Amino acid sequence: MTDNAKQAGPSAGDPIVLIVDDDPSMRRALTNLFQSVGLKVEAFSSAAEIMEAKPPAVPSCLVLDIRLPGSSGLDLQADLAKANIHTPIIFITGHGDIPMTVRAMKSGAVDFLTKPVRDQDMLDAVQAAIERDRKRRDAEKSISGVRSRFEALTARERDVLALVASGLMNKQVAAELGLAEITVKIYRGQIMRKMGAKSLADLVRMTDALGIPRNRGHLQT
Amino acid sequence: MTDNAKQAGPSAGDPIVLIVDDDPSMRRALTNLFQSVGLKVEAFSSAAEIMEAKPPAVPSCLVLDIRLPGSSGLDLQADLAKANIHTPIIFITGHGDIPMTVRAMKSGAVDFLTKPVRDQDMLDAVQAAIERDRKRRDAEKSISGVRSRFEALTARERDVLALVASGLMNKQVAAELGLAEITVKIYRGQIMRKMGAKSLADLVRMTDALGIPRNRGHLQT
DNA sequence: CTACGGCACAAACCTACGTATAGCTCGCAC
DNA sequence: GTGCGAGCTATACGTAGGTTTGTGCCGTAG
Repeated sequence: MTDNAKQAGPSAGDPIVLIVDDDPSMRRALTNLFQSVGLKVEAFSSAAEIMEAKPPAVPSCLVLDIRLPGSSGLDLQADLAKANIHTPIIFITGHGDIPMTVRAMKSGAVDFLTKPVRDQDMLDAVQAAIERDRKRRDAEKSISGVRSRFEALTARERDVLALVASGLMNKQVAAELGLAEITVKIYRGQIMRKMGAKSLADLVRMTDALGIPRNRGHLQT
Repeated sequence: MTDNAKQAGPSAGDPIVLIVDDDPSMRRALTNLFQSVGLKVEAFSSAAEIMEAKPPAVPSCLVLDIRLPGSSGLDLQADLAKANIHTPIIFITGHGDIPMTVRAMKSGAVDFLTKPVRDQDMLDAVQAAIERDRKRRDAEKSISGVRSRFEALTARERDVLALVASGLMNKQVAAELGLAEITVKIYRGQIMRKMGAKSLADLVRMTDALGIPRNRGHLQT
């Protein structure tokens, strides 16, 4: 442990709260609230503004007024989803209705708070949202290495991988692909090395995490 | 195909909609609506009433007025969750508010409709809910067989299974458990037979589906 | 043209896996 | 006590998995 920066100020790995609200006093109030519990904050006044900013690289969440100049909060939510940005969203609203709430929640919002928002409710929601994002990022990171190694495989190696991970024996893989068994063995060894799998069990779990389809070997009832 | 009952009336495998509403006219209207599209229906007038009925064995969903005599719809939702009944729930409400909606959706409700409910909205929601329940049941069924076979393993077989599925070689499993390698081999064979696994890949997927913890062999970044 | 990488195969060799047959102890139910 | 199943091991044998070394073809980038 050479690292003793434990109670230090904001640094690179800290979570951040992104606020989007067109009301300056609201932005200020929320900013103060989050900073009072040691959270980093970045505030925007419109949907367009935040779409131009680069997605945060740390656990984060969005606090979003549902009524925004130009596009609504729901539109922004949809745009972010389309852009493959999955930062958890907390909506706040002064005059929202139930269909709007349902739509937001169905689209994955973590919470939907009504004005006036109680500070503690907001902090709880942000806490839960950031925790969710942290988990999502952890999961994402743990397969990104696997994915990049998979991309480095040649076409033939991928063919072999799919069948091996399906549970076929080398000779069966060979028959399926019209190869000699020895060739499959050699590819198989290369796959294990390139993927960094220390066992077949590893390899199977990697392929499942990558969503590679199986040709055989289903779980039967 | 000895089965030609294709366009016949309601039978055992058909989905069913469960209605809970204290208003008889509402029950009647919903019942008619669902029956008009060929869905089976069962109506209840209170939460207590449906809790006494046995959970349906076919894909189903609940249509629930949020305001019920005695306990509210949200309480019923919580009670069902506690009883490990995961039938999807669609709420209807005449005078719900947003916090109530959020709570219901966070607890897993599929939809939350406001009166007056448009027929098409209700049918769409029920359709989606039943589809979700069907998928959940399919997934449940596909692992229930695996689980019961796992229960049939002896204690030692389970020990071996955990380590084998972690990717350890027979000799390593043996060392870990203080056994001879040959013993592990024999257990391993018995495990494959008892679990109905045709390959190690099968076995690995079964253990993952069962949530059996791994002792070694993590995916590295 | 040459070098390189992907693809494919072979012989030889070693390790790991898996089964059959057989035998042992222990605890428990009848 | 007898029988039974779980647990454990051994010898022996056959199959599957995996590496090394070496060969050759093909297409393409330099």
